[in-house]
Amino acid sequence: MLRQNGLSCQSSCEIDLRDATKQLELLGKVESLKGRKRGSKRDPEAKKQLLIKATLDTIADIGVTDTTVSRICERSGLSRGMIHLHFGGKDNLLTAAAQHFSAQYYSEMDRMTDLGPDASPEDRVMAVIEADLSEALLNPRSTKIWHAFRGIASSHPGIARYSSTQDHRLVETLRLAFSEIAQQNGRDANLVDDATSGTLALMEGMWVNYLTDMQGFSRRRSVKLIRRFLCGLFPGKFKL
Amino acid sequence: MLRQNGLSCQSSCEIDLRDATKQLELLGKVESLKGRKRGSKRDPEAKKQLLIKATLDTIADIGVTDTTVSRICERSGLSRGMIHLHFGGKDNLLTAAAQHFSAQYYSEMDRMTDLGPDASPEDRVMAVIEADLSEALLNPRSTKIWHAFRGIASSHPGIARYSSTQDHRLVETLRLAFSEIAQQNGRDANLVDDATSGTLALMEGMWVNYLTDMQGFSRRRSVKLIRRFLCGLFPGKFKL
DNA sequence: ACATTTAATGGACGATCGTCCATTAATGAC
DNA sequence: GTCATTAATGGACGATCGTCCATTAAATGT
Repeated sequence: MLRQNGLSCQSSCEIDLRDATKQLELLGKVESLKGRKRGSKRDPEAKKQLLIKATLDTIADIGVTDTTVSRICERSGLSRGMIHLHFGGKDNLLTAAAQHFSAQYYSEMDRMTDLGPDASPEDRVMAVIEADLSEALLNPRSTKIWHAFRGIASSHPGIARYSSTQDHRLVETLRLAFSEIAQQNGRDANLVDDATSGTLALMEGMWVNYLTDMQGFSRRRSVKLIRRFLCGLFPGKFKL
Repeated sequence: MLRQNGLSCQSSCEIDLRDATKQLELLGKVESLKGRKRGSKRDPEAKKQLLIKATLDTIADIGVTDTTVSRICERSGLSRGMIHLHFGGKDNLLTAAAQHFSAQYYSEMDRMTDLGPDASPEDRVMAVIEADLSEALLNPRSTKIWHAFRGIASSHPGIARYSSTQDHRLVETLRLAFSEIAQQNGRDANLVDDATSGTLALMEGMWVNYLTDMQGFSRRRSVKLIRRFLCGLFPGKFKL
């Protein structure tokens, strides 16, 4: 499936590459580089990405326990030697997959919370919550992968680094927003910290709820639940 | 596994029954049961418990991925054939271990939340929270095991049944308490549900925080954080 | 005392694990 | 076109996996 898609793209790009080198020299060089990255039949970086993708898919499908080198290679359509060649071993591939997954989460989170510069702090907080609970970030595949990685994190230091929601930027985004809200009417020094850490904890809990019972889960109700808690924390704010 | 358990139980009961008919009828039955359980050198049930204990310890130590039959037997001091003999295979042992772990959690939770019959609903809620975050329930061993099981739950149906905090009794305990609090001054139909589910979610999040950063974790602050959220949800209640 | 039943052992078994490498195929340089 | 370089293959390798069973040991029944 993915393999077919990749192959057809590769062959067409190869033709473009030859045409370009025939006509121009300097430009052709640059283009061939770009073309190489995209479509050439020999593209190590693309293969690495393909292996990472296959690893994550396999974990989501059959769990980390049954995710073996053979299974990953079978799914990616690549030979068994590729993992050792590109990553030096299964462990490094798993770590790279965790890193990729984490980066993808935050990338999508950034994209969805890019409000204007004059957005209210309440809106910014709610944007983070709604993004975290959106189908783009919270879906069967991502929850399974996420909890699978966390489950083995404590015995796999390389993965532990990427199995925490406590990404610095995200924490600071929330803390800054809560700080703006609190300075108007707050006095407790821990209010901002508690709101930040509590919001993250509530989102974690919602992910667990989703994993445990996908049928009965409601994104709308989950968002409203967190908003209700925040409304209690900051009276007058976060009103529906 | 269950079948074997049933068989051994049957035979022992049969034996006890015959002894009892020889000497005394009712009392003999009880005594021979107790004596066999405690002192006999051949005690299948004790071996089963020993294997479950060793399984949980191994998971906490080196993670589910590296928890093999050999490793479990090595730790328990028993021979490699015992797992197949007593549980019929590794999978059943893992499931039994998850069940045991879950039962132990709720047993301890019950013990710590057994307040008098005239305890206020607020006190009952806080008792649950404080128990959940106490060292008896929240410690390095239990967090590692808990998240390890949850990580493989989605690809291991037998374990999934025991990897949810949403134990019925615990949920009902909280819901009842929140219901009593809310009926005095609440009108929103979802308030009780949100308080219940939000409290569980916050506790989940605290467990994740503990797993992620045991050094920086503070039980006291975590309890206060949740209390603060509940105080916001039920103004006037849960005051420090 | 002996016979019977059950607990427990530990090695055999095939399958599969992850790693590594000799080989082949494709590419870039001249 | 030829050569050097690099990507990619797929099988060999020893280790270890989980399962199973012939055997031994212990407890029970007669």
